[in-house]
Amino acid sequence: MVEPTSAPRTARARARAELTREIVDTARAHLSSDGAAGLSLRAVARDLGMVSSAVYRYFPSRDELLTALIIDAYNSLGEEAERAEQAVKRSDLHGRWLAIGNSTRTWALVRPHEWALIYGSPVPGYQAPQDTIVPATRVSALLIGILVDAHTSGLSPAPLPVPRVVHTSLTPVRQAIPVAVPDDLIIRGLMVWSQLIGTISLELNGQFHNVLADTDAYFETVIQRCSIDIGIA
Amino acid sequence: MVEPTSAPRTARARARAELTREIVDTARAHLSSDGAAGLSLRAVARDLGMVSSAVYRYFPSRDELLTALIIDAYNSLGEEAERAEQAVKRSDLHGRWLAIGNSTRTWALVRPHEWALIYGSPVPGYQAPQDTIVPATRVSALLIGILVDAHTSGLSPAPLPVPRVVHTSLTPVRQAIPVAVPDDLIIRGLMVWSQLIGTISLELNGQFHNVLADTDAYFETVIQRCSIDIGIA
DNA sequence: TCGTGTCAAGAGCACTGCTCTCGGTGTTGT
DNA sequence: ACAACACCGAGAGCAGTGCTCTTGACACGA
Repeated sequence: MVEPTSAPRTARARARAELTREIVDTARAHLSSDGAAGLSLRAVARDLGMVSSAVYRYFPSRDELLTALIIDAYNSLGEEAERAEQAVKRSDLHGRWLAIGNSTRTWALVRPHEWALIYGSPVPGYQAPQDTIVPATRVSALLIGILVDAHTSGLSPAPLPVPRVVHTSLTPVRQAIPVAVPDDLIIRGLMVWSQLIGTISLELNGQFHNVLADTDAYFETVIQRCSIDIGIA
Repeated sequence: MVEPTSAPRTARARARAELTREIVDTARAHLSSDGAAGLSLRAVARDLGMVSSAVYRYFPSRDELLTALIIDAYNSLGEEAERAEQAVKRSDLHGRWLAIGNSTRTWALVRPHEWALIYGSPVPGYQAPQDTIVPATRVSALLIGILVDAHTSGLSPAPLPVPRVVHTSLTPVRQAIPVAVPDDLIIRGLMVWSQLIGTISLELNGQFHNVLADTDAYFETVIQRCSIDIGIA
């Protein structure tokens, strides 16, 4: 999809790379205002002063353009969370988790449509290609880092028993964790991650209407309690 | 939207009610197979052997038809959860919660597109009308019932402190709770509810790929641990 | 300089939501 | 019983969509 971009030599290649960028940029602008369903390839072409069929020279289909936007969104969120988390002292596990949670929510509130693109219901008939799975793990990788540090520091909470079937079910995610970590801590991490994504999605989807008056305060409490759950309060 | 349906007198009214039902039914069938974005008013009309403009006699716009489907979905899920919950002994709070969680997930797995319609990212430009808010609360009402019973039975866990801002933020949801319940318990209920919706959504959106091998087992553990959180384990 | 490959443009297909008009028909008040 | 009214289905039409194909122009490398 996206080439390593080894300094485009020819003028043609240079123009191509530039135009590809412009298409993605204006597509993202349209996405931000109208949402994924309203993203029209023709409208993007119109904004760029070219004809719709010309866009197909750069993206073979609308889904491919959407894929580029999905990867962009994952990377944008990942960078934001990484930046916030790295600004906190490494030993402050609690602060690192708060940084992840708050930066993720802030990112989502600013770009609700891009959030919906990556954590919302998938577009029907759209199958996420392999290119997306690496950028998709950047935020969870930060959380895993905290869990590992918590475990090696001996901060982990008293582990609850984990059934055998669940233990074997954790095989895939265990490959993403560098060191051996108790099943219970992985479960807690997954639940905290679900809590984070779920709470943000519910807020964005308006499910807290007539429920919460101040979602800022509620979210703050939620991530505080999440840090208790993973033993880094 | 939907009239009280006081036994349609005239043949025309009878035919209208019947056709309205047929339109919603085939629309739901299309929704189940193609998703909300693929729901075409013309295709529905074609299936019913009528012309597209005729459908507009019954639903003034595609969004109105979607609203009918949303209300239907909320009610369908609500009935399912209520049925499962009422099959459990009232004193078995743990079992009642498990019934809610499991029936909700089962419902969602069978009807992923209808789940996306109510708990997924909202369709851009679509504003949920008032008619949807009552059916939308049926599942949460069950959870509130359990929380109230747990509180009056003195089963509640040791409450964590709740900041003053969060207390005032809970004003709207407190109106949906018949008796006075500690802030802490409300927070726990909201978090458990978010955990439930979030976990199901993540599973449906394929976010557990390369993470969990057996989502059944994981979900079972999640709702078990949720019941610990609200003190009914 | 000359072939090759790339490009933008345009026409066109099949589809969508939605509007409007036109007859036909059921319902209802007189 | 009859006329006035309200409703209904059909059809044409508008503006928009994703996508395909062809055409002619341009740039690139040999």
